[in-house]
Amino acid sequence: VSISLATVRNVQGGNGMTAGPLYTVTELAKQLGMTPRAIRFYEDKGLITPQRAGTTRVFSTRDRARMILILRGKRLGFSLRDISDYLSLYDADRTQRAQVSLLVDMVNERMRMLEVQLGDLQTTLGELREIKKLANERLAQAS
Amino acid sequence: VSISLATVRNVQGGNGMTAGPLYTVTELAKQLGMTPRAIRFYEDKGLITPQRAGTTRVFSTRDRARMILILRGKRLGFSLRDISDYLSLYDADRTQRAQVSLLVDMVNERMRMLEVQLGDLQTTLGELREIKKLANERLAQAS
DNA sequence: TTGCTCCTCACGTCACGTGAGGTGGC
DNA sequence: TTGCTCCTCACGTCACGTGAGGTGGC
Repeated sequence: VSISLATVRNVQGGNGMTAGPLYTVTELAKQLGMTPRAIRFYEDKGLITPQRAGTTRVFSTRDRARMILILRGKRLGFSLRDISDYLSLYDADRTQRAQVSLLVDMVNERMRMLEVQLGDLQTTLGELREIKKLANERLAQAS
Repeated sequence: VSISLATVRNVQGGNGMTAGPLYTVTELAKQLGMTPRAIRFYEDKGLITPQRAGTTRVFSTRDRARMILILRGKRLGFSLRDISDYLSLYDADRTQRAQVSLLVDMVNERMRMLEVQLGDLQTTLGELREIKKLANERLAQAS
């Protein structure tokens, strides 16, 4: 039984049950500026569960939206586990109250960490400037 | 043949060839605020090569100084490979000219990366503040 | 038959943490 | 004999990158 993606796309256009375009891993990856490997990895971690056409992954617009959310979380520096916890609350609660509440907690903690990082980074930059100065003096002296 | 560290320490005090105190992995680790595992790992990567008393590692003050240099590099965000490259130049050149020159290059590149990181970090903090605002509004609205 | 895409292992990367299982000296 | 320290594997962590080897549809 061979079920090509083309076949799926056609069936899809025909029955009207699930609307919108469909994508393969590579297509979706290219669109979102990531690698197919990363998408497969996220699936392995349970972050997204695309349908299958035989063995080939088929992504809907819903999947696409979810991937964008995942990427947003990553950009903000959250771990895949954090993102996974957050996303799994979406299906649980109708009002999304728990989800929004978790989001606030996560964001607060992340901000605290980033403030610390910012301080460290400034300190490090200062030290590097000093080292550079000393090294340059030494090079000038030796010549 | 059993060669205890105590034995080594005594011999050491006696012949005068190599001066200064000696340390075991755990002692050195405690002194420098790191884990013995980390030290063993660095040895595995060729960053330090302590002597051995049988199978037990024996660290000299020279080794200790080298470990402090390694830790300094780490604090400044350099990879172990970078640090290794830098340290290996010490034995090569008498004038240390190549070493200091490499240091300047490394520091410059690191500073460039940190400037970028600093910008990203500010952007991220801004986005997080916005998300937090929206989420809090939503929570207030729902109640 | 050739190309192109998709798939599943599975090892490699980076800097260690964390047991497991065993040895030596007081 | 009990404790304490030291040692060597070797798997686990985190987020993928990178082949290897194979399949399906035009």
